[in-house]
Amino acid sequence: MHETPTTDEPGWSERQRAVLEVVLGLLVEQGDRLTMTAVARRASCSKETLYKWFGDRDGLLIATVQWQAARVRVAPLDGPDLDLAALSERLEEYAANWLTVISSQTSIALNRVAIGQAAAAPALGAIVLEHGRFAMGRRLKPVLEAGRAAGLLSYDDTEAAFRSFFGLVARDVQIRLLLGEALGLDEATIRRDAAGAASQFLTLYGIPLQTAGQTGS
Amino acid sequence: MHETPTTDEPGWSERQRAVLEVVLGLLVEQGDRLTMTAVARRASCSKETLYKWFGDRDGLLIATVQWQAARVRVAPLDGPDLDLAALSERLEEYAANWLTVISSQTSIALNRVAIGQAAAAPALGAIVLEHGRFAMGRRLKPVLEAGRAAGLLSYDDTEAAFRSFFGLVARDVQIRLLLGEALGLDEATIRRDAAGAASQFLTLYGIPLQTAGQTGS
DNA sequence: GCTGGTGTGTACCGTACGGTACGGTACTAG
DNA sequence: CTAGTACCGTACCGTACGGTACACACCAGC
Repeated sequence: MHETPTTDEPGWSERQRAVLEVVLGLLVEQGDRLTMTAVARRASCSKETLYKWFGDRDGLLIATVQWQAARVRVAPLDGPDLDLAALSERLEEYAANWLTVISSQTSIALNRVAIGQAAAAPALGAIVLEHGRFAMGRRLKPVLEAGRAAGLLSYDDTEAAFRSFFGLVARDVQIRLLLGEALGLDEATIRRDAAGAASQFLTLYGIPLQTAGQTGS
Repeated sequence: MHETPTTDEPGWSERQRAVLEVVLGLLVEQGDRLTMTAVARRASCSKETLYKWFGDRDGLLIATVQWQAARVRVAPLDGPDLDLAALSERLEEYAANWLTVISSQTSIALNRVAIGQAAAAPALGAIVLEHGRFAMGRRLKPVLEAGRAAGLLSYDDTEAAFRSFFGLVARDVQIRLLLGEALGLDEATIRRDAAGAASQFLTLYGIPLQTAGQTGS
């Protein structure tokens, strides 16, 4: 609905990044009810500057989402190790990382605002999807394919295998968090759930030499 | 934030139900940007009547969610059949039913508005959660426990087993739909995905006589 | 000093929307 | 016929918010 010519630019200035940080904090605190006035006040800048930099309110939100997405680069983690233990370890690490991300306050806030506006302004949702679920797929697939190449995994469709992994990891966690349930996910729970998900995934897609592990509680 | 004394009342009049139907339609069309004026206009009633019946805007939304939740009662489906084929069939049916529900326009719209308001007004989210994910758990758990009692399933924690089933069925479908992706789920795809999820669940939690089915693509 | 550019703070405008008030209409009861 | 009730349609009020305009401060470069 606007030019927002600077939105594609990945490099924001120091001051601008500070503003985006403020937006993120406000988003976490108040959801999508943040106002331009509130942003300007807390960031100690003028509304006129906000509009000059980001075009309009949508541009500001999009810039915030993109900037946040750009800085949560997790470790690349794709390597040619072909040990079953190493594969299992990688999967568990990915699972734990993903659970940590989706249970973070910033992820919850960003997903909420993107979903809330998905009907009217799908741009935000597309960006969140791209830097969330699809980015995770792109990062995990090489691991799965390496596992298959090493004879540790057996499947036809990498995408389908990834989606199963996704389901085993996320289960009902994200939807419950987004809907406002306060299920406290501490480090130990995440670690345990991640291990369970990795184990289950190997049960489903691993080559059946001897069964790796049975379902944890 | 309001009394809304009539909200708990499960029985709405014919006219009131027509109004709720209008709200639902507007929610599907416009997301949470529906206005009381728009509701009144399309429902051919006065705003004053809306406020008289439902208290305020939140009351109207809550009434809509509750009314919609109350009428999507799926078949009970809990019976003492203990055949493996019957159990598998039940699981598949549940999975297909669930996928159909979460991919429906009404479910997407309702979840979106509940999530969008979850930060400010958690009531809606709690209701959606209660009549969605938790209702599904209550309906499926007897089936799982019957399967375990019949020696067809093996697990310790029914809740954990259900959450795995939930993950295998839903995977990334719901979050992608909520974020605005238009992944067309036709009847055949749902049926196939449901069968795959049921098969995978049995692989994970079934008694290992002979392996039931391998992962479909 | 002067000038231009960048940014702050604030006043302001237009509008959209939640909520209320009020007049008018149809129907029922007595 | 009158009174009461329930509702429709609409005008209205207050406010919140997106977006703009303007006055002032600071800081170059010259």
